Amino acid sequence: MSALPPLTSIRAFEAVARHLSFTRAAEELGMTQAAVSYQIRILEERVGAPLFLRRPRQIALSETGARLAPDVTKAFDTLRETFADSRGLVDGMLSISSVPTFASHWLAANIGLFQLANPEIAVRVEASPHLVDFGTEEFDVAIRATSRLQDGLVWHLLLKAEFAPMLSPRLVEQYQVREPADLLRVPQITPDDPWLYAWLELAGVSVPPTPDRPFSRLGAQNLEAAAAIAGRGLAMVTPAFYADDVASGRLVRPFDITGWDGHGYYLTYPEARRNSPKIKAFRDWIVPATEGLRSSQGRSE
Amino acid sequence: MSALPPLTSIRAFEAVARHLSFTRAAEELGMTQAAVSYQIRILEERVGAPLFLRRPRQIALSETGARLAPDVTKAFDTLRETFADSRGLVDGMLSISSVPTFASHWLAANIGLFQLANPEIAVRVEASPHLVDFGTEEFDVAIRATSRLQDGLVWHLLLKAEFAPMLSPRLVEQYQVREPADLLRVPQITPDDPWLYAWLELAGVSVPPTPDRPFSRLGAQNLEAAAAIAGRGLAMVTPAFYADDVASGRLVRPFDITGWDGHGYYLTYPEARRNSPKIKAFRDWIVPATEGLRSSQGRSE
DNA sequence: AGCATGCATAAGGAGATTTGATCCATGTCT
DNA sequence: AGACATGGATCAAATCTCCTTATGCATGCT
Repeated sequence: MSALPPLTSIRAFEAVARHLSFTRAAEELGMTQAAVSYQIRILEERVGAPLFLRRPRQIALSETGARLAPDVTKAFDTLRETFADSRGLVDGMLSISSVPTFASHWLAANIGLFQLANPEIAVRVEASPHLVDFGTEEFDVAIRATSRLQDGLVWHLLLKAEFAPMLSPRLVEQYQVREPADLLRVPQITPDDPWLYAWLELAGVSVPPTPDRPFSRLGAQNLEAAAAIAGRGLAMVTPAFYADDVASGRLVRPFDITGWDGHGYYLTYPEARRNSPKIKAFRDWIVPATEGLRSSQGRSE
Repeated sequence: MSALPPLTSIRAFEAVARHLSFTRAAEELGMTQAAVSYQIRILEERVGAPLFLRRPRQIALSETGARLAPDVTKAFDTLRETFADSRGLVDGMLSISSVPTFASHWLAANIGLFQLANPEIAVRVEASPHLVDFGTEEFDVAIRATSRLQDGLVWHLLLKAEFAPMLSPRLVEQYQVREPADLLRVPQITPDDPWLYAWLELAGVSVPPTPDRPFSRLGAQNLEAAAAIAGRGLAMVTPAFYADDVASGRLVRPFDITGWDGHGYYLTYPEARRNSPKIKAFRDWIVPATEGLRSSQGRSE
């Protein structure tokens, strides 16, 4: 592998060869004529022969220079084109990894607005409970449900992972749900759901001591909610995601009381990429767009 | 003209992409792994996306990296090939500009030995009295007759531009040339030749005051000598160049006295190119090869 | 478990690169 | 012709990139 001459000097040569002028090359490269002169001298010493013939008011390529120039320009054209394209590739595709709950209950319905506002950005959403590692996987941003904000990443709270009991209208009727304590009579979709006990306590209902096992349904409320709609029991879910179902009557939220255990749905991405245009565009769209979710603490109407 | 990312970082990327290893790329580039890591980081920030996926014991190209790598490698291959070839082009052809006298009387006869010793170097000799300007014309070295050693160039004395009277055997006979003063009776090829008067003075002959006009036959003794051989008169020439003619009897050098006015035949080339292999080779050949010309001060036998 | 491999990071410094001022030669304009 | 404009070369000084050393961290192998 033969060592190349200093690349800076090659770039200078390429520009000078195209312009046949040190001064104009310097302008293009954003440096002074003196610097170009220096770089050409470096390269001439490395190559071992003059690259230009210094004529009074102009320069000409020497035999050696003429031999080198076309190929060098070709190489630089390739590089310029390649990196120009990369900008399109990089800026033109936004890759989002989202927890399934958020993906299906909010993103799917709203992402169209982002695409409308940013038609030049293609969007790829991957819904997975898996916590992406930006170093290992190729995602630009992620939407995660968590309470621990990892260092090195930027975090924007989109929505608190609040929870409230919900069930089908039929069950409300069947079990005569009038006050929080009544819920204990309703079959639970997830038995011994810690969220339920936490919520009951908040509602002033004394509950049997719970196993207090680690637990999180964050990002996987879909099945829970689907079962509740089907009338199979009581589900603890995040109200904001089911405003539609409540509005349409498929689901009933019998009490305005809302529990919260500190978890939240966050938009996150590597600090280093904070200024990437597409990430900026997405952040500047989704944070205001979820504003409503954050402020409506009580029942969504 | 879109500005390219730092070329150093592109080169690092190219090497890493080929090796799929920071460490091995660093070895190839002759730097440390830390430096490569730094360069890749730079480029990733510029491109706006990771170029490699950091997996436990190895790295993989990201989508972006994979898109860039082939073209970047192509560009660098072009550059490597181009500059590798240039070495051949540059080192393989030695361009000599020589004053005609030296070219025809010494170089023509001896350059074959140089080519024998350096078969990989093609030689082009241009005989011209014109003093080349290395900045404007494409010559590697020049052989000039001068007394003023210009700055910025390296000068090697090959031969002092001495002079002595010579004439054909017939004229020696005809004019009864026995001692220096006798030469005044012989027709001069160049009338009032300053070299003749200088030489006569040196030989102890008082001469009429000379016009003392600027004069130099340096590098154009050919015609002078040819006329002398043809018997048309007395010529002042550099003995070293006509040893053959004297030996063969075509020309007679009647006196051992040698004049010198400070001029010399020099090999010269730009200081900056002092280390060019072919120039080095030529210098290392011609300086010893002309050793004999310099040391034999008197008549050549 | 302990070691080897491979990349990331921080601080510091050496060196390359750039600049700014100036010089020089030549062509052009009045 | 003389003054000016153009284009490159040169030098010293300031700058800033780039590299190295040292170290940390995660992972896979023995």
